[in-house]
Amino acid sequence: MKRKTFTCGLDAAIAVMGGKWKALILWELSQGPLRFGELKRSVPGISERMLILQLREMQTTGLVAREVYHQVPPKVEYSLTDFGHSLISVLIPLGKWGEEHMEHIEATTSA
Amino acid sequence: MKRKTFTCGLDAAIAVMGGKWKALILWELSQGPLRFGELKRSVPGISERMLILQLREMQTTGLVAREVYHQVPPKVEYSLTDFGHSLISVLIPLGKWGEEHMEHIEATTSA
DNA sequence: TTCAGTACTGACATTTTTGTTAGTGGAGGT
DNA sequence: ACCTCCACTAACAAAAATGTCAGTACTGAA
Repeated sequence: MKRKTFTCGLDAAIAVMGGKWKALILWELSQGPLRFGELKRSVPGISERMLILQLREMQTTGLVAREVYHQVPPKVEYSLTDFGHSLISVLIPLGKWGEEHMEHIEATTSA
Repeated sequence: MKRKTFTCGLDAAIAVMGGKWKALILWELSQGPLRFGELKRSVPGISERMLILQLREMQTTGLVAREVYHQVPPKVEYSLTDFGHSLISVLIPLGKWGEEHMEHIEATTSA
């Protein structure tokens, strides 16, 4: 996440959705808006810190929208923007590919 | 690259093609087989070490095949396997998405 | 009155990834 | 004789990503 110029579109796409958590978060949000705590529970293993960092980055790239409801148990809802939806639509085939080959991938990636 | 279980297909796919270089290498190889030195020149900025590390990982996951020609300037050719081609076919839409939004991505990803 | 839940933030530590530099050994060019 | 290319490898260093833990201010429930 430190370049300004990309050598190809894949490069740019990965800059936006690469890393350990972003795709997972996008995936959850593609099912509908979620508040912070819900999102945390639906992405198993993520820490609050990581979740916020990733959400912040995705806000600045415009993939995710954040809406605050001024209530007294505070409520903040995250959702995909149109831009986010456009990304998810091309990520779905990749996700299917991963599912189809998951056994093989589990067996061959690292120890 | 240190898990055995994935929460979804995207997760698995990213385990296989995530990181700074793999997608770029896959992209180059999708145009046809290349030898080590050619690959190095066509992926600008990659170091020899990184190139080999990534190639090795992609060999063990079965995306890339390595063929050695026992000649006297040694010649080693890398190519995509069928598995690799199946991955590239779902990565192409992602690459197109990245191209279409590249300006926006360049403008919004980090300093 | 203590505890859980709300959505975070900051300091710090560790892990993972990436990069740098130097070196292998043989052959061909100048 | 010297340099380059070939495809690597090893030791080490730096940078980036991720994780851990504590704490914020408020409210309602036990």
